[in-house]
Amino acid sequence: MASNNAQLAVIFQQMADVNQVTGGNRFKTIALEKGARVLKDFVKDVADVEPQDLLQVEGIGKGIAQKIEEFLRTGRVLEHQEMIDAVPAGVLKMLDIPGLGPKGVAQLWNDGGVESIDELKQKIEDCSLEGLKGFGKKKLEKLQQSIAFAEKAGERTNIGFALPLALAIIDVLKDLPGVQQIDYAGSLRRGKETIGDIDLLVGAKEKDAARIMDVFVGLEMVEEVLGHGATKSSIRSTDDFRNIQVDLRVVDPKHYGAALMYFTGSKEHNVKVRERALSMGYTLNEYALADKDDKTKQVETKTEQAIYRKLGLAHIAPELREDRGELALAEKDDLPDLIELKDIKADLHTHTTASDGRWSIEENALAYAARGYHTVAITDHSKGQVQANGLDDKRLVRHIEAVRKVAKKLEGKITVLAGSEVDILADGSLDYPDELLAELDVVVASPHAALSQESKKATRRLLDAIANPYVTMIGHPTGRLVLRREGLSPDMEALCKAAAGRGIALEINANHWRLDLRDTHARLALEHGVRLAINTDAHGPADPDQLPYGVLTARRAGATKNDVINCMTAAGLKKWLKSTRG
DNA sequence: GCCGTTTTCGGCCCGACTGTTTTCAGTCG
Repeated sequence: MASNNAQLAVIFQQMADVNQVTGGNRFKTIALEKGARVLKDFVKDVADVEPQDLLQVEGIGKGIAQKIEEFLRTGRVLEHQEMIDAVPAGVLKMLDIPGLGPKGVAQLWNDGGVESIDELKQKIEDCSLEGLKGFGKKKLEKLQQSIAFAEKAGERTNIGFALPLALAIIDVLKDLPGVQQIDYAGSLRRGKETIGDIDLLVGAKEKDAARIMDVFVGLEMVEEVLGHGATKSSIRSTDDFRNIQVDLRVVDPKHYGAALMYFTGSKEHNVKVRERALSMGYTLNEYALADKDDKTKQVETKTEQAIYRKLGLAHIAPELREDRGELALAEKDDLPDLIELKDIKADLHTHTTASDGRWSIEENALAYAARGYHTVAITDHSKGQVQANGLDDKRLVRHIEAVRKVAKKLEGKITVLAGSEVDILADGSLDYPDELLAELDVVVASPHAALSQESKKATRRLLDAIANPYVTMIGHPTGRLVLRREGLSPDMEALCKAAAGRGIALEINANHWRLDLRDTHARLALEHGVRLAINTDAHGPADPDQLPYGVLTARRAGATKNDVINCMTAAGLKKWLKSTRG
């Protein structure tokens, strides 16, 4: 069951959506969205907060506080239910189509009679929307493309939604009697950025399996039971958990290693491993590595390590099991010693209330100090990000002073660096003059607008940014959003070469919507000797928790801690930052 | 709906881009 905070966040977001489409006061929309965000980030359960203290929280006023109170008392918010009853769910879904906003959705619904994305597709195809005000030929073509892109993304979901669900389920199942081992397998274990369904594996004796299955299908986050058998059950999670399919398999502990290997995949990796097994006189399936001619002679079954070892291979981390040359490296015992979460000691891309963040400089820095980091860089938006309250030149000067002041105060606790996430404008120029950039310790240059630029232009644009002598790294270089926006497609090879030449870093933005660089790009960067940065782009207290997704992406790229500037010592990082300034 | 008051209602962010509406509205960031 989702927490009160999470449920209320969904409620307020839905109210904001309905308010938009029905043409309600747009500031009410903003307030509701803010309320939803605040609740999502809120560290305490609202049920444990005194009503008068709730009102002290920024973004929560009388109206929202009242609804929270109503929800805690009755389990629902009446106004919310009335609102969602007034608008078909399919209409709200259309808000997800890039390029289509509330006005367009309302127009399509009211004057075009469109009530879902499917109907929209249909009506574009049979031209029955011709003459609809605001929807000319080009606009409709663009919408068609947006829809097609979203569809190609299919039923997959971000790792940022799948991993918390998997962990929540494991947290319940792991303590059941008879559960000896439990893991998530599949693409989730391999750390892919999107997940089709979640595969859970439990090691338990046959006599305990039925009870484990019963608990699984009866979990609070279950919306629908798709199957309920002796060794395999499937469920679909509730809306709060994104309707993700979760499969649970129970295997005898003695076969756990073989099963985990089998269900972790990838399929391509498994094929290569099985081929190798065959060539060595073995056969490999989900139960065992066995003698090829007599399958009852099981050689190894219990652990992945033992199976790999028997095949003359070093243990291959799940993130590398994509048939990208990992077997050859494992054979030579030449696999990279992959970076781990605990190696990260600095975050070099974070925001504060100076632009669009939700915490002050000091709150931000103290949170990172509490995590044991030695350094954090404050990198608020530049003036081009007007919607994000980006800082103009004068405000930046004052902001730098404010950061320096906090840095001084926290000396000895954590190093606080003054930085900026400066916009790379469409023409490749930066949003601040060089004289100003020179005042900063860290310059994260990122593209935010004009993200459908053609490839050549995008390459030129990013190369120009890399060439700027004050740039420390390129932030989320393509601007893609996982399953939502394609972003720029620059010549990554050219960018990597240029970044290597300048000795600056390319960022893996760890936010699960971005993961940009993506794994393949990061791999390319490493091949060119480019240092990576893994930053969370944190805007508030919950955001540093996005870090695992960035680290998983780096691991998939084969990165070691030596490849990532966030793993350097404080002194090493200082020296490296200096080196980027020639 | 939130906030901050010159306490009880007015302000709440705005520039670039795109497509289309020939003078601007919608969307994005």
